[in-house]
Amino acid sequence: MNWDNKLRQLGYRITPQRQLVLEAIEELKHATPEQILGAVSKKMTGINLSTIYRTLEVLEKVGLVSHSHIGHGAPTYHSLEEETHIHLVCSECESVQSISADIMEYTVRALRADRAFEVDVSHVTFHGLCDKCSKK
Amino acid sequence: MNWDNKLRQLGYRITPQRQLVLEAIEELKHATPEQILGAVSKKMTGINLSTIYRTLEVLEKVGLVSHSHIGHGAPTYHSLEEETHIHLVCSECESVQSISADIMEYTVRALRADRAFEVDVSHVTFHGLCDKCSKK
DNA sequence: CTGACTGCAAAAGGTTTGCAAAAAG
DNA sequence: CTTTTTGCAAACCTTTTGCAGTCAG
Repeated sequence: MNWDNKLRQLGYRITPQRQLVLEAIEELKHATPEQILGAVSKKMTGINLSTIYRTLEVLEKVGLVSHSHIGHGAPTYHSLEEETHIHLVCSECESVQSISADIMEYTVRALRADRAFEVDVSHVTFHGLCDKCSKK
Repeated sequence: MNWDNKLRQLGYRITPQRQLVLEAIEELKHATPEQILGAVSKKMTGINLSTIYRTLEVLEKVGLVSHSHIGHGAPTYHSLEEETHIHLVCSECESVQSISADIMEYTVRALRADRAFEVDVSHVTFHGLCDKCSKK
């Protein structure tokens, strides 16, 4: 299903703001609300940060985007149209890398079997030490 | 090694505030900075929220506590002296459950082998749907 | 038309910082 | 005695909210 129908299906309306936010997320790959505002502002004047927040909430509810907490600060949003991946954040150097969600397969199955818990894999972020920082 | 030596070893000093914050975390199991302030205030008057924050930073640096982002709001801190566990947070009903970190074993090994990335397991939180909410 | 959506401004968290006084080693 | 740590107040950053006007359907 295309993006606008996902919105309509739940009674939401199609607006230029929503379209532009979605495009910005797809273009930026990983973006904070502030960065999205920056990107959207280039194509439309007068858009407000609170609109970004409200839009992200809606887009997340209809399953078009997801967010993860990469740093201590603002969360970053990414499109769900791409292959599901998880984030590896280094606590030392703050670097971020992505890896296929396949690595989570066993864990996901175990949680489903043991607790009937359905993990939202697109939301997963692992913190730890990257290769360079763990050598030290 | 006991808690005070972990601090001294890195050149930090032992203060009543630090001891009380540590005790509060061990007692509360999972607590936000605000909740820790509440607990410590019962035993010592005049303690300030900013002291809690600074103390948590130090305790985390010396490896006595760790935090995870359970909700959208404040992070929750827990002691590292207890058995390592991970958190399962339901996006629907906000419930939180703990489960042994054993479930992560395969993933941890794979990340180590593939990327030389050393996951901080005590920091992991999975979001998703709990058994009750996924039935609906 | 009507209800959903937006911009604006203000409020509400949550966290950090500068500074002088107090306490640890 | 020296250096770290603390309390206090103010600043800061991110997110939420109320409201009136605007726009999508």
